[in-house]
Amino acid sequence: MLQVSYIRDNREQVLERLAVKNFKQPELVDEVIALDNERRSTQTTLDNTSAEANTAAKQIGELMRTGKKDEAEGLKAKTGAWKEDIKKLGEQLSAIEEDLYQKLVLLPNLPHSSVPKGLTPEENEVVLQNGAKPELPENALPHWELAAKYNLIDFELGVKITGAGFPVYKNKGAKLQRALINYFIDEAEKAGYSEVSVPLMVNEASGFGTGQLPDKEGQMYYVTEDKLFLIPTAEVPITNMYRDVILKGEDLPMKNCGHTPCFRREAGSYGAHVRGLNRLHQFDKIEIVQVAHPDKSYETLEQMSLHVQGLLQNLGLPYRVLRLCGGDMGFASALTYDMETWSAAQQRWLEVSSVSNFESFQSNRLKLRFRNAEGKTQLAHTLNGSALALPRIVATLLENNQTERGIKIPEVLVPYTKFEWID
RNA sequence: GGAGAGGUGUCUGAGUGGUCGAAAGAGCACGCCUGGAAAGUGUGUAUACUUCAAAAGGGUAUCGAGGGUUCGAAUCCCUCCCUCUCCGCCA
Repeated sequence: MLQVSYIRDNREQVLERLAVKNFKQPELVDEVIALDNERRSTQTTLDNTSAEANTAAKQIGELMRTGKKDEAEGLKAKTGAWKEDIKKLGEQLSAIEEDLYQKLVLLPNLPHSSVPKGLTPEENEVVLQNGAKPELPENALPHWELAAKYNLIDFELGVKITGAGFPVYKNKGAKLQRALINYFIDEAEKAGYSEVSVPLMVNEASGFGTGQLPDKEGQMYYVTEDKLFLIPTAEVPITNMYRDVILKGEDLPMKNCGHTPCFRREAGSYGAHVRGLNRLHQFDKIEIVQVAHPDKSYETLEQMSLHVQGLLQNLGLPYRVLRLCGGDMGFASALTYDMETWSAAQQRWLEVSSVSNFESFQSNRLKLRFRNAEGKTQLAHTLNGSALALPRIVATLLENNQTERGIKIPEVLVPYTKFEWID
């Protein structure tokens, strides 16, 4: 959520930035400013009326104590009008605030100045590409066939137990999962992230804090009985640890990592792009989250991007880094890098990580602040990224590393898998 | 799930209708004291909105959340949330 005071003071710039995101309702900006003016004048009137009423109430108390009952009664009679005004003004103020809020939450975050204009994923900017695309033999198989051949993943069994998009990992497939999780967590800890293990269900306030609510209800599984959402990403519980928190300036940056399953309804997905591990309702992911000083957050974003790239390099996966264009960015993000690995057997890039700086868009909702050098509270910046999501990593590892003999496990993973080959 | 107790500032904790944004203590910050430290001592120490060119200052709201009673609510009433204790159930 954008800060109203910022919109008020930077109207032109806000409009110009929103255009980069191809925002369709620029008129909302002026509506927000108008409502904010109304809000402030209403509040001033309400405050002044309340002040009068408070003064009178104190006087009545004083008069009662000194035995001047008649005067007290006289004053009491006057308070009726104030009371009515206060009630009316309070209701007006709430209505205006509600209206303002409803419009404010429709405004996406402003994109960073480096964000390219554009509407579609094709217009994302390729920042860099690293690692050679492997040459696979003629008879190379996509990962879903490899998974069947080596008895690693049973998609049918998952359908029986739950439904499509809930695979069962078996044997070395299950062990590979666990190895990747441990490897990613260890690497994150080496980079200074402290591990947390968090709830997989969150309440409404948390969904709101990170921006999944209101709006994206449809993408989360919901437990009606207890009004809880299954997390679509660990970003939600981890970032919400800092909801309603005022950090000390010297505490920044806060760095956390965590492994969780992620649950996504993925309503409307279909076809070859959801084949195998490409798109699942439940998958495992290691998330890295930072709460950073506003002056340092872009430096932090680069560090996080390099961390993710390091993982991909160590795993020997060819990858590229995209700077998302305005039209392809998330609602809450100011700048997003997507990392994609090259799936040789599918001949396509698969997104395996997304690293974003939300600036103060999330922290404004979260009321996540820190005390700055002047001792004043200031909104912190939040960032997060996948490091990494497992299924597509598994998919590319299986596909890119297939040989006559079997699937070669990358060296860095062998201490975790305790085997070198899937055969 | 049932019964009871309770939720007050960074923490402990007082406050059962007015003088309470809130005693006292601890912690923390700054100063004094000291050769240095401890002890002692003094001062300060919530958040948001708003007013003001800014600072200073002022106003309003907030004692788990929301509503109500009242001229006036931390205090009384209602609803919800949470914590603790006991019972029940259970990895």
